[in-house]
Amino acid sequence: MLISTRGRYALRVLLDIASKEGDDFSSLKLIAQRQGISLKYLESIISQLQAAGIVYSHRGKNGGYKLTKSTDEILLIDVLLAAEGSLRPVQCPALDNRDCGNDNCPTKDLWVQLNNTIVNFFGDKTLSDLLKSDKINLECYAK
Amino acid sequence: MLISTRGRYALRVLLDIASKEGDDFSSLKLIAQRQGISLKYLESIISQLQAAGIVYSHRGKNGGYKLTKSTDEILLIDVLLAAEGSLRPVQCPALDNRDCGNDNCPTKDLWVQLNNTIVNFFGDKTLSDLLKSDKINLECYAK
DNA sequence: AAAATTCCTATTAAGTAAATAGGAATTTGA
DNA sequence: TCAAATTCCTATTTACTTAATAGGAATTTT
Repeated sequence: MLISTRGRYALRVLLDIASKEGDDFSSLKLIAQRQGISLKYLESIISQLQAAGIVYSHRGKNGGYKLTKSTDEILLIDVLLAAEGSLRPVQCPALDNRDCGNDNCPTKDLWVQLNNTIVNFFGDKTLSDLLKSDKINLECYAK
Repeated sequence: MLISTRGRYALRVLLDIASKEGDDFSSLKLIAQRQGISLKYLESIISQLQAAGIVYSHRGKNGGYKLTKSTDEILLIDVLLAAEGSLRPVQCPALDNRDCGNDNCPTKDLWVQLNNTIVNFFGDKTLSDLLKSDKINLECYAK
């Protein structure tokens, strides 16, 4: 599975924050309740989003999280890389610009191209693209 | 990881068989030795390739495996689906034409498009595409 | 009949993903 | 000032999947 729950949940958290539009910070507790995801798990995920500069936080009462940029400036590739750590689709040293010792490997190019395809797929999409549909239901029913 | 060792090893086995060109069956024992992969593990992988109609076998002494088709007729998508079982990049019911209950999910289209992108990537490539380079070293040095 | 192979079923080992747990630090508002 | 609400930090546990191993049965050739 290329994208695990961390990546999926990260998108849902950000979409949840984005949908709130106000001046207030969105508290994770409420997000967790709305999304039906454990607060503690979300904490560990959003801390990575914060480290990546996608959200910022405010502690204490009335604290929570906000997006650092508008939704059309937040690239999905950045969200997913932050949440997943890596999106490499296959274990091949070439994807990390490392050398496997076989310069004439018949599958190296294939894996590099696949990796590029995936990075490009998420590289030209933003959070706002996910919000464009006129009817949206942020609640996810699938586990 | 979208593609695990099963998928990678499946390709290597098939490329190994393809490179032998003779009338003889390729025995897994020799393939395993050449590729540095456990015989028992390869047995379980190639049995899936056989079930998918990609190779056929002959038992007993001088037995082994052959490709059922020429390399330009063997699609990588079929090899990988056979070896991996599934290539879905994310757990979303829509990828299996199932219903998650949320018709207005903001990420459903994204995942469907990603899935299509991956299927299309492997759907127009064949084993012979991997063998086109003039210099090829079938041995893989990476774990 | 022996050797070499595929075939079948089950089990184990290792690694990763998913979540849980407990409490410290910070901030706000009463 | 203090209690409540929040983020923050570190560690642990649980569940699941991948990867591999094991043993031997069935088949075919020489």
